[in-house]
Amino acid sequence: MNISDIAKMAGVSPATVSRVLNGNARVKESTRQKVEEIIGNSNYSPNQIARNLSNGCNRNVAYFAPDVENPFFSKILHGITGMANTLNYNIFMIGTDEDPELEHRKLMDINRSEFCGVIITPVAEDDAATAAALKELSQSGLPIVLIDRDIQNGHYDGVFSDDENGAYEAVKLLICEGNRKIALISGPPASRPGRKRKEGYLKALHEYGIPVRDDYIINGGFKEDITYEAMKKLMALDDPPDSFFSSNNQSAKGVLRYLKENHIEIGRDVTLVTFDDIPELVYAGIDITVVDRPVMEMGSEAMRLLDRRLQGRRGPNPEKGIGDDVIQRSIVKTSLIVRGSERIQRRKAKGKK
Amino acid sequence: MNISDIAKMAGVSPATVSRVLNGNARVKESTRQKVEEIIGNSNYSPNQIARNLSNGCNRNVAYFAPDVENPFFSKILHGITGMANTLNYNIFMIGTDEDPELEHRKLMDINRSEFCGVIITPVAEDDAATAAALKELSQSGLPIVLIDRDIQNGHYDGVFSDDENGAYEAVKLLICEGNRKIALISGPPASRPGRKRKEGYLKALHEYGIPVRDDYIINGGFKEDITYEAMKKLMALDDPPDSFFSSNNQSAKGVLRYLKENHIEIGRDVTLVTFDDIPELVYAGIDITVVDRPVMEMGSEAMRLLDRRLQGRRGPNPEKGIGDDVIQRSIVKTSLIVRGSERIQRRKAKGKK
DNA sequence: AAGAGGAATGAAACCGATTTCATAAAATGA
DNA sequence: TCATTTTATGAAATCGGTTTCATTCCTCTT
Repeated sequence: MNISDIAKMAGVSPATVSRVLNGNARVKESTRQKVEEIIGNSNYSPNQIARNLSNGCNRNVAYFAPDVENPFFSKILHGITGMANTLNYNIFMIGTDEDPELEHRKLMDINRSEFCGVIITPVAEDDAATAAALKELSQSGLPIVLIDRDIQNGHYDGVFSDDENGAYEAVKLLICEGNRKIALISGPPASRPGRKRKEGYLKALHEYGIPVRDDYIINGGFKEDITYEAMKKLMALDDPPDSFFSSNNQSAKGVLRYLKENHIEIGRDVTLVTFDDIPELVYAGIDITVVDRPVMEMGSEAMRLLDRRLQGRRGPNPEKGIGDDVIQRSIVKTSLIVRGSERIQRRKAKGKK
Repeated sequence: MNISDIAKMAGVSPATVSRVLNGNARVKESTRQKVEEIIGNSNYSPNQIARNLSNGCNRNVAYFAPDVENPFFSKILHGITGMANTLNYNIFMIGTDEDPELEHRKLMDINRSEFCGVIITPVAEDDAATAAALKELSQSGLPIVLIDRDIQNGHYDGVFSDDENGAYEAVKLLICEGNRKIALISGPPASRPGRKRKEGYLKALHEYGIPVRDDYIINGGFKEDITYEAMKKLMALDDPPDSFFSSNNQSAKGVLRYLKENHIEIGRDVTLVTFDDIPELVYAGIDITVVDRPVMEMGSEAMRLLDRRLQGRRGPNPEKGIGDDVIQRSIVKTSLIVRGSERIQRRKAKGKK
């Protein structure tokens, strides 16, 4: 069942049916009704592939996420698909499993004809292959939108969070609560969030005149297991820290596991604040003070940016689109959810240390 | 840059270029090399849309998930995308937000021309609209693969888990540990997992001659907040239960939150076993005995089933495909991860921690 | 050397839409 | 009423591939 079948049944030409389908052209009211009736009675639906070919465009967006199972990216995905739903895009999901090589390969597979845009959280900020692939896609006319992580020398639209300030506020809170021996479980240095959060940590220390100890700064790689190992090193120091700022949710899990296994108690022995909320812990009765951000919103905003960019491309549409001479960067604000893990409960604790 | 450009540059016809691109046809070695060289030097890549149109097929699969943020579905998604990657399919993600109406609408949007198959965990098993939409898609030739939840009167391929036995083993364990007042936080009755898990619970009680108390069976709807409210009712009974079997991970969160807020301690006051693991709780030092299953595997298996079905469609290919006279149903086994929450620690009660 | 058979290739139809352009029909104006 | 403009519609080109079918070109027999 195709457009000519309908045309025949309605006694008109395919062109006329096409015009009816697309609503815009000028068709006599009586003809329109006849055609619409025929279509209504049939189970015809236009072949989207043929349309895409003819129009030279589509509404398919590829979304690259490094870790499909990380709740952070689930929320992003939720935001993206929600907005895609209202803006009428299709989201194709590509999990890169934190593997730069896989990411690069899948990026090379992206076919301009099949997709109209790419939303990506790159595995690594400094991966030359990925950077080159993105550049090529971009130059061929495919808009790119970054989420959370940046790309070196790439000037793409993107949605980020106010990482530095978020970290700064968190560490400031730790300081204000009297903590001095504050360790930083940092993220990968070659990633925007890793770098910025470290800067926030440093800024807070400087502001309060607390000397920075290099041995208190250790890379947790945004990973649970790496952080777990990092914790071992930290706690083996002659003068170990008693307060921790963890750079993301996975790191926090590593910290928690280490503390748990070594019977170190938050609020009694140490304090902890982390970037990114871990809602499950609340059910577990573990109240961790966290730097939260509107993650789902980051996803929907990315989709919105992409849409604006595409609107701009489809033709100069000053109201809706945006020109290629402007780069869109949205920064979402972080907020501190204070739950008490930043404070040592000296009075209530019976065994003090 | 299209196939005719390449053809011109190589001094051959588009047909020949096409044959080279598709590898299969008989082309003289020297011609093949010439064409391949030209293509290699250009940045040409075939228009996938045009190919799809011409071939009348594509490799796009739509995946419908009711709750994008639920770790269970994240794992499924991970499994699907992983296998899609190796089998060369694109996964188009649709979140239905547990909304039957949205689900139905998006199903109606699925265009036979744009997709070659659907993988879905339907919101409700007994939703007439969704059932009708699936039937229509299926009859129009689109293969459907169900995951975890079933559809009434729909005979589709699917991947499920051994829900009844999983629940049975869990409740049996509770019984063996001496628990007698065992409550069931059930799932929606109109869902296969909800139903089967309840059957497992009943089977265990019957087997051990424990009378079934209707007031101990309450619907948590596979949701955290509903379960939380359900817990209030349960604990308000004259003779409240002291042992809980929760039907899924979200329910377990509801139970945990209630217990936490009311200072009821697992292992001291009550026992708890749940369907589906919640890895985060381990980091929190909460050790819950759970019915686990290879969730990621369920996703990849669904993708595999779909592929086999499509292979069968593309032509009778006895080795790889499967005929339409066979329905494929894969049941993954559950396994009990025993962590101690099923046992009241009478002796050690005060001694430890 | 001629005919047969097979391999290599191109012309053209096709997939199912959209869109331009030309034309027929209707509406308008003088 | 006739010329002019406007509106409605269809024929045909197009998007970028694949595939059938016919043709040409070899190679091999006899």
